[in-house]
Amino acid sequence: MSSSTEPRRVTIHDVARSAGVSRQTVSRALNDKAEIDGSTKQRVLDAARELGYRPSRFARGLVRQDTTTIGLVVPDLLNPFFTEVASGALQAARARGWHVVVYDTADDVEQELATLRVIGSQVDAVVGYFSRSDEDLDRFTQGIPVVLIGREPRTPRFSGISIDGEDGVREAVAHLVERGHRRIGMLDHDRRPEPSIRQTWFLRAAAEHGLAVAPGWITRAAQTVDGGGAALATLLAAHPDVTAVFAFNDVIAIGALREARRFGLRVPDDLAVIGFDGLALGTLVEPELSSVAIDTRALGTLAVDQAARLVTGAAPLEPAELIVRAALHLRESA
Amino acid sequence: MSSSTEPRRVTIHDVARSAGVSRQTVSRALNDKAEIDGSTKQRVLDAARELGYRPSRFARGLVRQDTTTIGLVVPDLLNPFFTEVASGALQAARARGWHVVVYDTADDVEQELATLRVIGSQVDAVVGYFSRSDEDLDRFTQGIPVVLIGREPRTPRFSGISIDGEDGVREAVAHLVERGHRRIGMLDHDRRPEPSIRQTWFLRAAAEHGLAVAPGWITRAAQTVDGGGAALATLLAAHPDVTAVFAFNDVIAIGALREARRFGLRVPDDLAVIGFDGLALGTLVEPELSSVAIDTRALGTLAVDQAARLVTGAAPLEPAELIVRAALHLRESA
DNA sequence: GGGCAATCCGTGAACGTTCACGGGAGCGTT
DNA sequence: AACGCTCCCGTGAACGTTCACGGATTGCCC
Repeated sequence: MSSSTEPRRVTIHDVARSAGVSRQTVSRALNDKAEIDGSTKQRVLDAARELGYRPSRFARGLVRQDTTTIGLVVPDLLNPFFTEVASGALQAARARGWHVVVYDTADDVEQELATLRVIGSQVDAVVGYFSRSDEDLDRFTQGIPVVLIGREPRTPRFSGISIDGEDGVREAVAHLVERGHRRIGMLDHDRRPEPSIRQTWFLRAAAEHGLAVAPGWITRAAQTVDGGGAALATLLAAHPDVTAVFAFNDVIAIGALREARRFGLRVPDDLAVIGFDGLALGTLVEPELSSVAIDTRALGTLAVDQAARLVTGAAPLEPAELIVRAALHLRESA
Repeated sequence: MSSSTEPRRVTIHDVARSAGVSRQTVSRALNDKAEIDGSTKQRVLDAARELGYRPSRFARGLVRQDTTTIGLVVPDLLNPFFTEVASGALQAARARGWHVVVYDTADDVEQELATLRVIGSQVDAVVGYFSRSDEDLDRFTQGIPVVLIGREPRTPRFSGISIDGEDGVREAVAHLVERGHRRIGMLDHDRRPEPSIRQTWFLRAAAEHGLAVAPGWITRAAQTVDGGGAALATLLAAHPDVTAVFAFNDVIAIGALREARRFGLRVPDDLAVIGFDGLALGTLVEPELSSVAIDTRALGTLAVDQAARLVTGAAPLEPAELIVRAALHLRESA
């Protein structure tokens, strides 16, 4: 009502003046410190409330350097995989009393870039998923610690939490072979032109079993449920004799499951499906999804753990400790 | 190697000295400002990189008050409902260039309390879910704007985004009645001793159709898939003649779906199921879940919108604008 | 009544950055 | 030669809080 110009922030000085004490006494009252009389403390608290005072986190952070904040970058929080990773990261951060500011880049290069531009000046370390090159990341992140998840950094500038699913995929293929499957297709992702490492593991395991995998049996899928369904439709249209599919991840696999149902195929009798990731979501679908499972939340916690070491200057985790291994979780779909 | 005591932060002063310029020139170089020669700019940038300098976000935030940060508090990020809300909140914040600090209280009163204690001094506004009383919230949040989601605040101190599902529930009951159902049970939540507002809507709608709902037809369920399954098992064990159930939310409903399948019941023929929330997850299960759907992401965006108005001092949204309405989304399960 | 804790409170300094302002060097114009 | 303009660059101040220190008052004991 009164001030028509600038609202001007209520500072600790205003509270002090209003309560008839000094800044320091106000600080003491607000931070539950000793060396203050009970009655004056109450008087200060009342004055603070009266004036609507709230301390500036910047001024406070400037003088006492205790609060640390990390940035978590995910391409799509609605994707249950990233949700689980985020959940793990939040838990690990909470255990340290750290704060986590989350950025959802919506799978968009521009938004990722925009995030990178601001994140360097907002947090003490960055953790998450990036599509840009190591050089670009280095350019924008202003030298703060960065931990890449699910990706091997090519420069020592960064740490990375990587996934070793080779044994798990081998288990999966072995299981399918044991059940008599000879024509196994794969639904790979479609993000990058080159085949995924998971496809490499798949082909390697197939070769070990003397299985031929025709190029046409491998289809690319967008990383959504619909994408998985569409990819399976494409695959089956061209190669109806395929009896089993291994999917790049569970989201794609679940799409395949749904598509198979719409096709009138019975899973696992007519078509066996195995996913990757081991999402909790896999137990909700019908039939329950078999999957080469990793501890998704561990991806988040490990990343934060490593970030913590880099921030505090402690000895970083060894490369061998930064690997999350996969194992086959057999359920109904295969 | 060299410093064994305190690492002491590299400041803008160090860079200035190393580059042989003043602080201000360093600041100009780093912030892409004018009034600086190209060669000196490069020299400063090199020096900064050499020394591993990175600006203090606190010092910077202190002097230019541009960055705003809000806190988002959810009970469980792994619950897809809260994931969707969070996703909406992140999007709305990004649209404003705001940062979002996410806190997962793990459905625990102690962790919620711990979050409340620190959040007031970390963010400019708070948005999310809380189980504590308005008085407690007021005590801890230091007078900063707070927007409660899915809950009507009892004091004008807070804003709230509320859900009006009465019409939607009425639609759902009408649909069930039309399909010949006369004995409809409900799986309510078990968080609070009193019946949920959704139960009230349900009973009201049932009464409008002249339907009697025996007290035993209403069972409480933990807000997990397993909880929903267990609740349905309890309900059917006591009242096998119930032919349809309305669930407090989709997560519980999906648990019921799964339990029904294990029971050998066919949905919707033997048992019709209708959930609440309209989660994307509902389209992945078999059969697809019918639900009294709300725009879950709008809950998050609306909350952030309102927080933005409260922070900037703009006119807050009217109570009527803070309501998200529900509508029946019919799919396979009913 | 002097000394001595104990208790409470206030003053300068510091945290690290940006803003507002002023000033010097170089060049061209009158 | 004086003036003005452009292009760079530097200096004090300010942002709002806490820390380290010192001082004042009170009460108690010998």
